[in-house]
Amino acid sequence: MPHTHTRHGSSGDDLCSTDEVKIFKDEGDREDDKISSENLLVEEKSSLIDLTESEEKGQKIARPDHSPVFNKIDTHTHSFNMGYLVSPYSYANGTPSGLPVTMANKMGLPPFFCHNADPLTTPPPAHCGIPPYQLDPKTMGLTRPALYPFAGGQYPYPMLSSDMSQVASWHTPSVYSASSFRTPYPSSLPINTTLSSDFPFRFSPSLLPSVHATSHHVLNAHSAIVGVSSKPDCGAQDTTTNNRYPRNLDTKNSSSTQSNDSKESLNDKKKPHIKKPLNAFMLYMKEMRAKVVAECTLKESAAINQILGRRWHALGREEQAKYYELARRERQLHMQMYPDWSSRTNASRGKKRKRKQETNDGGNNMKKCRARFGLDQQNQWCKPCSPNLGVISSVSNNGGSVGITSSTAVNSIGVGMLAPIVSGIGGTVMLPNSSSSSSSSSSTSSSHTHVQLMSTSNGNAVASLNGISVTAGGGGGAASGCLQQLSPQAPPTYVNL
DNA sequence: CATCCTTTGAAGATA
DNA sequence: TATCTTCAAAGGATG
Repeated sequence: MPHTHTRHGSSGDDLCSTDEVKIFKDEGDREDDKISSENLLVEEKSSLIDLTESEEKGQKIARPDHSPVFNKIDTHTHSFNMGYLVSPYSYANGTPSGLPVTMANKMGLPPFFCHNADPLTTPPPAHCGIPPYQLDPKTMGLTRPALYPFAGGQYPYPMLSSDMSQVASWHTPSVYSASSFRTPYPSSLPINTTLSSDFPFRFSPSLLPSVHATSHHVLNAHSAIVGVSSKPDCGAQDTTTNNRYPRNLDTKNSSSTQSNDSKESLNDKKKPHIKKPLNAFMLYMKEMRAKVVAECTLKESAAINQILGRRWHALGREEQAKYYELARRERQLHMQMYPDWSSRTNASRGKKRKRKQETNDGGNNMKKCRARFGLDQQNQWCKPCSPNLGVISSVSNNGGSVGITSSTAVNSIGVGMLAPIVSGIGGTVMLPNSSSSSSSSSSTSSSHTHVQLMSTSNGNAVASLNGISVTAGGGGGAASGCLQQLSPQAPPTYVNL
């Protein structure tokens, strides 16, 4: 699509925004009970949602649970929580922008758009977990001017060499302060079912099934039913109820009563579009967008959404639980109102069929990243890297940080390709094999190399690649990968850590 | 005017 | 089963 190609192609700087490290927990590696992150780990979220989910299941709702945060990972809470090994969310240097002061200065960055500096002092999005994160370069105006401060093609990281001492020092614990980690969730989080009444609920109380007694305040908001206009949200809402899910829409009847295909197709066109229920994050965005917009000078939603993504990760567990609960109710209500509806219905509408996966043009976005390396959409980190990357040359453990470098890890501006950060030793770092570099379209995990991160009894860090281990002495600590593409021309690949 | 961008999560489709 | 894809919201930007 012209849009994407022109933007991505010309800029060439498909530097994925700083992404996150996905660490695969090593089952057998039952470290101590060091729960390292204050962030919402996957299992934490799982426990967070367990209550509401089980409730949902208990309601005979047969829909399979695909939620990555629901009941998926819940069994190894006491081994290490490898979700966010290092909190990407705290910046001890206090730089308002979340960038190191030096970098911010270098880049001529203001403390950023938000006067209260909140967005960038709050956590980066899940995929932007590594260091001095920034808003996505594209959103930041690599191809679009002005609105977003980062200069095109500039990688807002401190210059790195492959020298791990530098790398390690970059990721000093002071930057990713363990002390600032969120405390782990309690095993059972009380879900507050009495949600704030000013939350932008989308259901009218009158439309709520009686079983949802607690949903009496679920109201107001947006109709899930929209017309077929190009701007479905505008003017297509049920103005009488202002509900997203007006009950008077009987999709079953509307389709079954049609006697022939033409009528059906016509009916389909007239049939109001039933939107998907909003997920937790969407609900959060809906509530917080105005606030962020008011606080910031930004207007573009893409940038706002990046900020909201960070705030989302910065949310406390209770806060997130609130939105998960809301989302669960939305789904429940949606299912009750439109038992025959499925997301497939909307998917087949064709209208937004557009976003066909672009070719491997180095497009830079998380969806590609996830798609390519199978990152699911939970809080798993993925990172941009060079397609030529694949050789781990060293691992270091300096002052609590574990670092891994790659021999090929130097890009055109001399930045070390693989910057470390992985807190809590253990787990697996997955890197693309060097062989994958020649295959521009490698798409499966078969082309990956697993790097084991381990700790020894004396506190050393060990990275093991293809049976070859590299040990670094020192304390335990944090490390993670930050892979940067080899050159602006090289299509980035993404690494699942 | 249609689509992109950008985020996370949900869910269906596909391999 | 794992992975991939699309769509939810939002509104300025872009072709």
